[in-house]
Amino acid sequence: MATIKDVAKLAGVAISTASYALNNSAKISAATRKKVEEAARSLNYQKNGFASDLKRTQTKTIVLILSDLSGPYYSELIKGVQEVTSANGYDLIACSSIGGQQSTAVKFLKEKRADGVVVLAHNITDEVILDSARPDFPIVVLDRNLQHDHVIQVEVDNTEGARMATNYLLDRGMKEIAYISGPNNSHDNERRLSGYREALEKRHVPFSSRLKISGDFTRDSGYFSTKMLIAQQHLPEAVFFANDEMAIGGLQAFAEKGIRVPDDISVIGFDDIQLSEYVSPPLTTIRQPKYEAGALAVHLIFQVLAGEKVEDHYNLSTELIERSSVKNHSYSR
Amino acid sequence: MATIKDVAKLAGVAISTASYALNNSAKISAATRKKVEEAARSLNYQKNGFASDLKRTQTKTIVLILSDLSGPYYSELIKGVQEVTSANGYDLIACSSIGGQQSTAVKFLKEKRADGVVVLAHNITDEVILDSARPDFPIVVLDRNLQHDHVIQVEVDNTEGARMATNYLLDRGMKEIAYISGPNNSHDNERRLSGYREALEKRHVPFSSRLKISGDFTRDSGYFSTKMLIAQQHLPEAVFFANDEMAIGGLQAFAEKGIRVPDDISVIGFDDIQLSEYVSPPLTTIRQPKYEAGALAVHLIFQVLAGEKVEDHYNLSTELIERSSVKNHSYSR
DNA sequence: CTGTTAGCGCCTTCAG
DNA sequence: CTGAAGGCGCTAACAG
Repeated sequence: MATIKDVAKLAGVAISTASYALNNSAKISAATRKKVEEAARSLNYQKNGFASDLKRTQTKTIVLILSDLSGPYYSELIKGVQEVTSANGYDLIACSSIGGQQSTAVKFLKEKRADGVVVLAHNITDEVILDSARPDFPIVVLDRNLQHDHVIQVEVDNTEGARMATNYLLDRGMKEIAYISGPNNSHDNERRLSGYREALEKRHVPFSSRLKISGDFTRDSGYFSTKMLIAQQHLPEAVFFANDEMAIGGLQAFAEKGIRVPDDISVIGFDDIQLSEYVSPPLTTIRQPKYEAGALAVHLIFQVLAGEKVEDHYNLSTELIERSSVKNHSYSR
Repeated sequence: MATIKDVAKLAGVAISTASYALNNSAKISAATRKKVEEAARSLNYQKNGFASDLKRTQTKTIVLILSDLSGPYYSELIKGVQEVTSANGYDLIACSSIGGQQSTAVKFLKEKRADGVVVLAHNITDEVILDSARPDFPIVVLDRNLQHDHVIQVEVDNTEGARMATNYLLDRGMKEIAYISGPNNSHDNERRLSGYREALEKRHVPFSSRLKISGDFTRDSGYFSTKMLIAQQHLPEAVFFANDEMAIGGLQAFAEKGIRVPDDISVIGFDDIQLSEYVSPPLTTIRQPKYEAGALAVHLIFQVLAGEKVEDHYNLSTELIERSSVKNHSYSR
């Protein structure tokens, strides 16, 4: 690998001159620049990115941490992140947090290999984030509640969304509503559960722990939870799945048992993933403003990078998407 | 940010001692090591990744270049890449090639910011790849044909897949088969088209350019191409979409016009993306061994990193997935 | 406009 | 086992 030294030597100039020329500094004559450029080309010179990062102390990149690169992303969210990042002339790289403390993600966080990071990976511990947060290193978390001076929290209003979902069912006369939950350690799940319980309570419908079944946000867990539900003697009138993936698994379980949705039972999901529109029946669900969340996250990073003050908590609201998985027998109201 | 120097000073040892201690070198006494570790902790020391990369010249990371981080990936492929990478103790990062020559992707390629790279991004030019290829920098391309000593090509057998698709239709007595193509500059598309033409030719079915409509692999283009097809007076018996995304767009166009699939027209896709199973009707398509392709790609990278010799071209075969979008009126054969 | 020079933070011989 | 010193490749004052 040729270094800038070689280029300078070949071009017959000083190293700094070569560096300036290669970095399009204004203070180099066209002739010298050309000479340097030719030397560089002929040596097939490529600068060593690490060396220049080391000097610059600025990477011009922001990293997005995902729990699984191949996972069912919120691709809209990523798009938001991506667009805002590149609109600001920054690079975006994504890395996965698989592997716990040894993961690439943790390395990026701890070693500050980027100018800012957005986290959407439940398997990154709060501790790592807290450890890494520093005044000049903005971290925005999209998936948890974290109080710290230098971490910013962007959250969609899960509680309100769950309340909407539950009320929608309640409004249609259903009272027995099962809740298939996400993993217990999930902040999102916890908020959704409390939205569900609040809505029930407000209408004086008792919460029954028999109707709360634990899943883990995967399609399979939705499938098996639903099987369990079916195995109980008595089917509820509706089921609220804490996310769409599980709802889709649930739909499959119902289909296999010949239970018709929404005629025999209503189902509602949460997230509005792409698939939801295509399953049968199309899933009624709560949409999260995913693009907005991603875009806002990066926006905030740039604001703090620019030395501006920002809030440490943002709340985005959800929307109910009405499709065909909920039976409509609301006659009056 | 505390540096190793600060740690050494606080621990009352030399810098090198601190470095050794922190890197678990054998030649440090337990007592000293403990002292150093404590100093590091109390200073909240984090090593500067760039500086150490600069020295080490090895990054222990491989990068996956995607045309669009939020795009409809082949998540199976990514999973293959991810698993093999982490099984080898390497980090994986993904970056997008949006932005052409200024993209993060190009930077990674040219500046050798990783030990190896796998490319799945049609918008990266061959030239950039060729420029970056070096004996010690394995690049494997999954989406193009590229002859170069230091780039490895893994490819699924698009031609054979397209041939299978076409024959499947032909076998069912259909002769008028439209082909909705991908972008002209796509290598995959080109191979699929030629598989289609070969199959036709072999059965002495004339190729009609009227039946070849240009799309660009997006759902929208499938939708609009199909509209164009419908607008022509006479509907063919079947249409072969060069990928599933377009087929799904096509299905929608047919549905809007009240044209029933497969009763009025048969459709077949290519890729077998996740959605294909869920659309209505479920799409018959050609599955690519995506996980295998991704896993193989990274495998090969590690082989060359280990100094082993590898082929420069690998071909993976496809499989026909029979679902319900093709009418079955094959009586005999 | 160009060359000299001093580090960026870390790792690693090489002597003690 | 430890300390001093050199250097990875590049950038950015600072002088000419």
